[in-house]
Amino acid sequence: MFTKVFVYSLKALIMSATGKHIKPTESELEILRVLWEKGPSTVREVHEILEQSKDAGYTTTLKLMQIMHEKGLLQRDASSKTHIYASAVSQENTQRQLLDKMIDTVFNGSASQLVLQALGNHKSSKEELEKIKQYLDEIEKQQR
Amino acid sequence: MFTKVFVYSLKALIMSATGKHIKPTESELEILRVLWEKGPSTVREVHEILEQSKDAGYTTTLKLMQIMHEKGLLQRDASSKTHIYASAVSQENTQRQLLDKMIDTVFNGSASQLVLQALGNHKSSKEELEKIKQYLDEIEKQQR
DNA sequence: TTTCATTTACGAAAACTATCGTACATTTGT
DNA sequence: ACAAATGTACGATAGTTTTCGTAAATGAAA
Repeated sequence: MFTKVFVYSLKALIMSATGKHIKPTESELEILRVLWEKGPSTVREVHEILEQSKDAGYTTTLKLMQIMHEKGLLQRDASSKTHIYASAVSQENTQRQLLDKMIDTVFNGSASQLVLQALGNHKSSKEELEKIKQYLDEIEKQQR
Repeated sequence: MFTKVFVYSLKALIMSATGKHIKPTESELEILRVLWEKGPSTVREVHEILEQSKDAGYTTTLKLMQIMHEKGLLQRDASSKTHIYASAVSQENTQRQLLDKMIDTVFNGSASQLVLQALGNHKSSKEELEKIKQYLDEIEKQQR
């Protein structure tokens, strides 16, 4: 009995070995989001979700996902005719990298400046705010 | 006596009238950052700062700034030979837009998820943390 | 087995970004 | 007044991203 095998492309392996960082484009991010939420999926499954919010053909999504596999953003199981793709990068890792870059290039390196903006313009629930405050307390403790 | 007149390009006016949103590229953001900090400047002034951290010729910076003016990202005073450019978009506005998009596309719409990430990965000073806590208190008060 | 539907693969066009060389215009110094 | 310096304008090119048409492969159905 065989288990499904997700493979990385050669290019992907080389890149991860050299510790390169992830820089998905806008469209790539849309695909990653679908895969992060739904888990491993076919091109068609991903496409059907993207279709709801954007206007592009099936082959466009396919091509994008193929390229992403080349780049190492996606793994795929090609053992059956219909390939199954999965994200090869963690959501958290990607989030952190993009966030770091944004703090750097948009907020002059000040994370708290970003935080204030983020909190000011988005209604956060009471629970979320509490969570953040607790977190702040922890950080302060550690600093002592 | 004349005062300096900064002009928007026609394209810029049309775009701002239709309420389009700002989406500067990486390079454009670098230029905006310089102008936000230094205020209205010549191409040369901007270029000399960019030169320190990146490797591109003068005409490259010039072209970029011309394009940005076309797009409405920059205003310019062309009354003297040496044009003087200024940002046509506020830093705060731009920050908020880019941040909103990031929350949307990268953090599934959860601002506080982003906040936790931001605080976790960047050492913030005690004062900054205090500021954030005060801010949180204010928000909570308003919610009651 | 032949046909039909689905899927992948390939290539190429269109749009956008970044870069720079060169030409032209305008000051400025001599 | 005129040459040198400085600046802008104008392509042109290379790279990347997004898009899609068409062909080839594969599996299912009749």
